[in-house]
Amino acid sequence: MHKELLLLGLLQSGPKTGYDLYRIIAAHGELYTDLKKGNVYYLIERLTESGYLQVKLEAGARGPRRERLIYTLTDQGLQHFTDLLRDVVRTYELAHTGVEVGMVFLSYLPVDEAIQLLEERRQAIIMRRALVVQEIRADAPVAMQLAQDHLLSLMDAELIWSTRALERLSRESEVSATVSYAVGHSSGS
Amino acid sequence: MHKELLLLGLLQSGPKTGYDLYRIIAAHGELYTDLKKGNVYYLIERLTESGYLQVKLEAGARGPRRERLIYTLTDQGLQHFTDLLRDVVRTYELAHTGVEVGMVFLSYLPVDEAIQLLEERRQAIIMRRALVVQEIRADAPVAMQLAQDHLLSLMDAELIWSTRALERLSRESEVSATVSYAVGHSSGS
DNA sequence: TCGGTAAAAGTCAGTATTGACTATCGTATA
DNA sequence: TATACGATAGTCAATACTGACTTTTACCGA
Repeated sequence: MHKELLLLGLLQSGPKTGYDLYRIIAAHGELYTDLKKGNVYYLIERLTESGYLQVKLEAGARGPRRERLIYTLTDQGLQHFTDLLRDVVRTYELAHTGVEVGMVFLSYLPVDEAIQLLEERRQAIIMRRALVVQEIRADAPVAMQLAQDHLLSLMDAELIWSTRALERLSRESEVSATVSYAVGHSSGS
Repeated sequence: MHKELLLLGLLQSGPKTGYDLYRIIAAHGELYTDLKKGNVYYLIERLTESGYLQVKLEAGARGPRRERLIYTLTDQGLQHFTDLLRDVVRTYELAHTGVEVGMVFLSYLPVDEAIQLLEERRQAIIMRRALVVQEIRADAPVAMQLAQDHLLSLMDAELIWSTRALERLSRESEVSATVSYAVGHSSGS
């Protein structure tokens, strides 16, 4: 749903080709959403069939496939845009990345390896966060800032959680190390 | 990927039917992942074709379709499970729910409505969080606790962010209200 | 003991998404 | 000047996922 919203939203600033849309989204990296080229074309075709977009054939342009298809927002499309916008802002959907599943089965790995893997994860988060921070322009409009703030909030939460998880696991592995130490040296009863 | 992991993981505690798997996942609500029935059947069939599961036809059982298909983890499946488990824990994937897109285009709505919608969102988060908390058993194994903690961390981050966003928008709307007040009463230069 | 409802166990047609492929043009460089 | 390369612009077959449908059985109340 938010993918359609994104496409309609980008078309508010004037007609564009599918490739234009793709490039804009890709250029913003993580900020917007994950939307592959093939999917962009699929979605704008569907939006067109639903009457939300209008296609025109721009003949004799530069570039390959000399005739490019240019998409324009219709009045219906504008209406649909605000409908979707309201829905997206209003409703909260939690996204599952799969760590929860990983945690549930974590005991199938030796504790030391689990700690090692979580540490790798922590590093990955830190690097991803840095990438997002890099892309932030201080002069961005408030709307953009809210979006960036959201992204960073989630990443920070992930970071803090992973730190806490590591602490817990470390305590656990220390305990078991102590136990085996005790067992090893008190030899029986 | 984590969906396959979940299925393989659940099969560690013994052979099960597709429906069993579905029920277990559904019973845990938000905790695991979003996995529809149709998708469960699709995935276990694929896992079977890849040699990770073995099917047996349990004939003459009670229940409808008297012959149920029972799936068992193979040795390859066990290997694949740990491979996936490592991958899932190690790699960080950020999940896009679409709020970012909503925020980017928020200025297309009147500020008052934006505030109203974000407030609805905040309420939705609070209720979802309560649902998750409800399902928490204090006697759950550490692994489960880590998973629950992760979920709650993300929800809390979402909550804090939305509160902050609302504050920002409110300040903004106050400013514009003051401006229109000033304009309304000073009637021209 | 009959009818209605809910749970068990799946199937399947359709939708959404991906990844890999093709083809054209501008341009820098050997 | 030929050519290799990257950006433009898109197509399409394959995969992943959904939602609505079906059938059988158990059980409950009238």
